Amino acid sequence: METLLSVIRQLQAISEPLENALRQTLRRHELPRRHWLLQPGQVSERIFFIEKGVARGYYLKEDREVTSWFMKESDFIISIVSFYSRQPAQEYIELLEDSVLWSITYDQLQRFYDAFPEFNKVGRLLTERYYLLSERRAQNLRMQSARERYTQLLADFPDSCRRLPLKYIASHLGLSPETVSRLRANIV
Amino acid sequence: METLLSVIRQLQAISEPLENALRQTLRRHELPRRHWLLQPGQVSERIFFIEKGVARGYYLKEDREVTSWFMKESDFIISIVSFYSRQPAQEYIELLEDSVLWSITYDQLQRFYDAFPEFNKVGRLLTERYYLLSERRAQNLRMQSARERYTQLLADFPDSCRRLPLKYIASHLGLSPETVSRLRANIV
DNA sequence: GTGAAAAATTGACAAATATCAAGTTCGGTT
DNA sequence: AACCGAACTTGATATTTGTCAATTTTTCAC
Repeated sequence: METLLSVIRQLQAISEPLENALRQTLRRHELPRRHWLLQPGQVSERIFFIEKGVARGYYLKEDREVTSWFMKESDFIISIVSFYSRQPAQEYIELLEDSVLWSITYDQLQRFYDAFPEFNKVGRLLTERYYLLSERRAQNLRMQSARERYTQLLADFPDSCRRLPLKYIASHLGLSPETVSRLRANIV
Repeated sequence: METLLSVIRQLQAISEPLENALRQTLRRHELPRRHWLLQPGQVSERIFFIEKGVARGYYLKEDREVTSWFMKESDFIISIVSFYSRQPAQEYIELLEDSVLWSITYDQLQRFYDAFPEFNKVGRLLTERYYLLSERRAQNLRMQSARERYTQLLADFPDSCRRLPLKYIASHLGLSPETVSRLRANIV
């Protein structure tokens, strides 16, 4: 909880009434590895904050899993499309480790936006931040070699990258598992 | 102007006062090919709507141009990072054809959000839409072969793709110009 | 229009990466 | 602790894509 509040405070000062409302509304989750926060067909109801753990978003393409992103401690987890559009998701969101999360529902979030106008700034800044991350991932795919992409991911996930299953890393980097294995062997 | 208003109306009904305010505020631009809407170091002041024309966003990496996106008629042009963060841009935005654009400044947009609360929905939906497009581009880079990526771009730009300079297409797809030239020759 | 410069094409070859197949290691369950 | 299946590694080979160079085509300024 305190971690989440401090992340929000870095974006926008939190008034006391807002802080109280947040403390009353946020729900804490302890969930095991392999738990799905979202599966295709479900409408994403909650946005999650990761206090502890790692998650990935992925979808199936021709029977293969393709990992769109990883998120780690102090990141937010959201299916942008489903959560905002209120439509059924096409993707999976899966916990890769036993995790502690905090969440708020879509309806609760809208009420926060109405009741605490300054909170809109938080929402907008976070959307922009994740939009930027998405753009950066795309640019990396465009311009960097396999080795550079792998090194970049190591930099983004210094502690947890080694724990991420290799085949998920591979599909995220747009590479075969064999190639990632060889990169890993050459870097050590 | 009417094209822009109809695009907005598809997202959210426009009240008469809002429509009047938009008509008074929006500025029309007729700009030549090769005009830069934004260059590194500048803070992006305006968001543009393309009534006629095509634009691209690109940046330099080790002396090479890398095209992040193309936008065409009925799209919006914005440097997400610079416009929202009010920080100097690192990218270029360039018109690829003689164009007709409509624009509004950052400050004007904020005043619209304040004065016409329903307009926030338009802003949020557009941000989400472009976020989605960005994600889709990234996924295409991850999962599709060179040929599939090229075919996808042809589908996204059915009329204008043939007019886009090949070397820009190549850097956007993460390919060499020679490869795109060969793909083009094989598809016809 | 004409010529110079830029862009696109084509071919030959090199490098990067994928695929397939065979082992090995690892993790989780009993 | 031992087993089973999944995950990972490694090697051999095939395919894709990049690089370099030469040529043709297009573009644009004069």
